[in-house]
Amino acid sequence: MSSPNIPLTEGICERLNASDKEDEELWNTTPTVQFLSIKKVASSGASGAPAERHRIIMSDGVHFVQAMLATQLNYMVEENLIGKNTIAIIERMTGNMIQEKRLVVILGLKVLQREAAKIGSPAPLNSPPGQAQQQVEVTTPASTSSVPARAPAVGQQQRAAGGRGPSVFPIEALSPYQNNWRIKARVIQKSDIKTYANQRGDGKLFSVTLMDDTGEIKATAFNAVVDDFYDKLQEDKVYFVSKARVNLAKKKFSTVSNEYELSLDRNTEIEECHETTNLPVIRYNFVKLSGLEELQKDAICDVIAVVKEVGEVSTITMKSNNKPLEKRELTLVDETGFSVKLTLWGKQAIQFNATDQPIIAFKGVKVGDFGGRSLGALSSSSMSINPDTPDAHALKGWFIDAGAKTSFQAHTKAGTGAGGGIRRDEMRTISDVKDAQLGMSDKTDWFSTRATIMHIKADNILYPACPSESCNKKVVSVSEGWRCEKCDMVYPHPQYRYMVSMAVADYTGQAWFSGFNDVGDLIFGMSGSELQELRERDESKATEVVTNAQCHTYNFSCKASQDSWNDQTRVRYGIHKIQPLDYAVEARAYVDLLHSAWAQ
DNA sequence: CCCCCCCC
Repeated sequence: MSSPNIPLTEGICERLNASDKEDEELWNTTPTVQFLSIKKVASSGASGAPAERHRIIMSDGVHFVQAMLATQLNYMVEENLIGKNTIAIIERMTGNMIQEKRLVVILGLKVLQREAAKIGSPAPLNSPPGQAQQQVEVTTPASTSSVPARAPAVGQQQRAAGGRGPSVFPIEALSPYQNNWRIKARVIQKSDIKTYANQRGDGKLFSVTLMDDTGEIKATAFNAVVDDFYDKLQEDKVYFVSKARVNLAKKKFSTVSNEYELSLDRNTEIEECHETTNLPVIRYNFVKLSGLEELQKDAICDVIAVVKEVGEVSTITMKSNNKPLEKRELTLVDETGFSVKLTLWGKQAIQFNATDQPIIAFKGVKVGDFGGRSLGALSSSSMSINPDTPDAHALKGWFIDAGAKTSFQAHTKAGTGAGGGIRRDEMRTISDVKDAQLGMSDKTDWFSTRATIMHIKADNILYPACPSESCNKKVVSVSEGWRCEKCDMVYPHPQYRYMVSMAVADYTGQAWFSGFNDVGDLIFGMSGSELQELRERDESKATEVVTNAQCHTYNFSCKASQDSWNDQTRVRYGIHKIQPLDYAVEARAYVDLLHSAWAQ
């Protein structure tokens, strides 16, 4: 039992309980607390997919209060990074008054201890005496400081509706069941005006992404409303927005993380916010350039990097409609030593004019796989040049000190090169590989598959190879030792290397794969020379090693190519890379699949 | 009410 010596922040629950929205000093503290429970909260009966929210009871060892986890931290619950009795520093939080109740939202946290013993006997605040001890595990009673995730009470008058009162509504709490709200949000992205023509008629539209400290939401205006608001709404400015319709978002078409989106109509009121404090700041969740290979193709991510090179604008012809489209490629680098190309399209390409290697932060760019890994801006991506943030200054410092002189590594092609993972998006079943006739054309096809080794051809898995660096040619036994034709040398001993032929199967079929030395090293757990030595010393032990390598499942990256032998043409599947399964990664991939647009 | 995000 690890009894923690981490002190919780004394009195923080009492302070939160008594706080008001304007208590900036309080909202800027970073208290250490213990989570007594984390509970999933269903949204209030929406007809569509409910927003998943988590309510956390947090304790300072004496009292507890209730808080909501901002949805961008949901992954911490999903990946089990936090749970009951976790001790954490709340790095960022905010409080809002909704319907006269206080809503504490946790925006950022750092885990100090995932599992700890419960500290003290925390009691609720303002609750009838005598109940304190039992209530820790259950939903906090209504008499405490908190409110449900989605404040209900349609028809109940909202104080915020009129003047510039303290009660600005958090974006996270918007729902169709809410009227009389008013948000204070920054426009982090504004689209061009788009015109369309379809069976339902024609029209025009534009959209913005609005953001506050609790979340983001997309807002769209159509037709006449475009004229009302297109010029008024400007990127990076902050506005009060009210009286827009809240609709269920069509998640398939949106990268904005919200269950809902706004439709701006003729009744919508938008007023620029001229306040100078307490303004929402754009939030990023940066991925290092080295980390891009961990992401799937088509994933949306945020990056911060140095613009090493700016390409010229060029024009491509779209395949779909033969129309021309401008593009510009930026070469981004960061302190991980990786570089990646990012493509801007259309107006974004033409208007880009930053020179002299600025720092650039992108929110919501799409991961591609051209040349290993690439990035593409979407119309919904936002970009900030030389942002005044610690991240940006650190990166600038690094670039001036060392980065400018560094040579950078590009992401190499799928599955190739050092550290390259096996790409999930190209995973195929064995019957699919055969049905698609991979390798049956003149070119080489690449694929990845997850399969189990059913059988290994035990004969000829080893050959005596030239021991000189990266020669690997077969050597022949001569009277003085082992002769390599290529190197024209005779060596006292060969280095034994693997050449393995194996039958693999998945739930759809089976195939023969062949692999070289690195494959043998991995599946047998010893080098070729070690296995050869074992074979000479104890033949049955060596056989056992081979037998034990069977019935294990791996992720394979393979090349399928044609091979002619004895006048017969057949397809050979060469193992390019083999990886033991990481069950956490596999499980997460399935979770992602379930959450993907494909599964909805 | 759009829903494309493109090319090598």
